[in-house]
Amino acid sequence: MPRPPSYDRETALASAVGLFWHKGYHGSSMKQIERALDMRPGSIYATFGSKDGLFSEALARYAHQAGEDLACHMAGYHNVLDGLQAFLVKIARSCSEPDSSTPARACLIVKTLLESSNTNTALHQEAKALLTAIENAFTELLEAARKQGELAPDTDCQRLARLYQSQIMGLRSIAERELSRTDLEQLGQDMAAILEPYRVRN
Amino acid sequence: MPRPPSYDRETALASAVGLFWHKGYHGSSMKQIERALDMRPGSIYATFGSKDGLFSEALARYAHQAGEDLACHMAGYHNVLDGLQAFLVKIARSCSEPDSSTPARACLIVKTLLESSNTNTALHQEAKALLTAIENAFTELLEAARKQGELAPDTDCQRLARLYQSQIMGLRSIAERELSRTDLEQLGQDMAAILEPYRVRN
DNA sequence: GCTATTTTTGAGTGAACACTCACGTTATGA
DNA sequence: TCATAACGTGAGTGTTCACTCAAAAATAGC
Repeated sequence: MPRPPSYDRETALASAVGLFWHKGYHGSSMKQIERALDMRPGSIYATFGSKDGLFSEALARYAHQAGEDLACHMAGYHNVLDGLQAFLVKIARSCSEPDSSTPARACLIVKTLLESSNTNTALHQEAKALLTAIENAFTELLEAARKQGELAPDTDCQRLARLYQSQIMGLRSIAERELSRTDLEQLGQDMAAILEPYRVRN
Repeated sequence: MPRPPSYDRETALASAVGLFWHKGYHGSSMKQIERALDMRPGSIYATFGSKDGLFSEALARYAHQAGEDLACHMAGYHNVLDGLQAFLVKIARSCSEPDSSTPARACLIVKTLLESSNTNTALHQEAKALLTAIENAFTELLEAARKQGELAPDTDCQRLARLYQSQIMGLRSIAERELSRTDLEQLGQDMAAILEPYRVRN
């Protein structure tokens, strides 16, 4: 007997990711959110509780998508280090010019981390946790690489994972300077080269 | 015959840098600014024109200070690459725990760059310009290193400067994850090691 | 002390903020 | 077909936002 919802939660969340990624947390007003989700305030609050709640779910969705993108990319590589190097170059290319599916060059989680520190503890903690999870994903990949003999047996994989993650953070942040496609791609290659000394040659 | 101003513009700007660095642009309300500068709204607007104007001047002051810090640090090193490597480790140490003189781990210019993209064009352009100037400072340092024989004659110094700048951006951004002092210092060392392959050994 | 000039003050401005809720709408089970 | 229960709506809530301006206060030359 109940009336079924006319809005698809996932579709709405995808739109929210797009807006928040483009404009950031403070830069996205409820008016803009209403327009982006094509929902009236009552429906938004009934579905997501608050602007913070919506942002939180959008951020989680974004991170989940990022994890899937990484897994999907790495599936195409038998050699882990090759895959990680190519991933940096791919990121450099993808954030050369933002489009509708990539509304900003910088990472939404990093934008949130910097914007929420000392102003919104809950959001800051969430961003921290998501980045830790991503670091762990990199650590696992690198440990697999170590087991496959791509890395020296005594390699500190978590430490290397942090170095790798900070490369992505730096790459996508500096991309907001709107460097040329060439400059950004060269930077991606230079970052990929950082992994080279860690590689075990045979 | 005129009444002299009772507020020191430089002192006020220094306080503004502190607040904006800590809380960001959107995170700092005029009420908080009034408290931080110990000035009433009328005086603030008479002196700086607008919140944007104040932020703009604070950002410029921050960048100027950063430039002086870099010059001061490099003065202690005859070898440029040694100095740049030590600078990364010094940054890693300084942003382990923020204090009153360092109210945030991440760089204010980067925070501004990410926060203002697609919301405040003027601020975004200013942040971009300041980062470009810093990149140029690094480029000049590296060109000096090349002339001194520390780098290969065919080294693309601007390209290396961008790699170096993105290291600092990544280091100070990932520091907002509140990693341990040890982890952050190790990361600083790993980033310093990135310069090693570029060094000409003799 | 008086005047001229500038600065400081803070209550007050309209606009934008996140958010609410009474009511109209819609689909389903009986 | 009607009753029911969830859903959608948008004008309206109080609050906070950046900002203004008329009046008070304060100095320096005369």
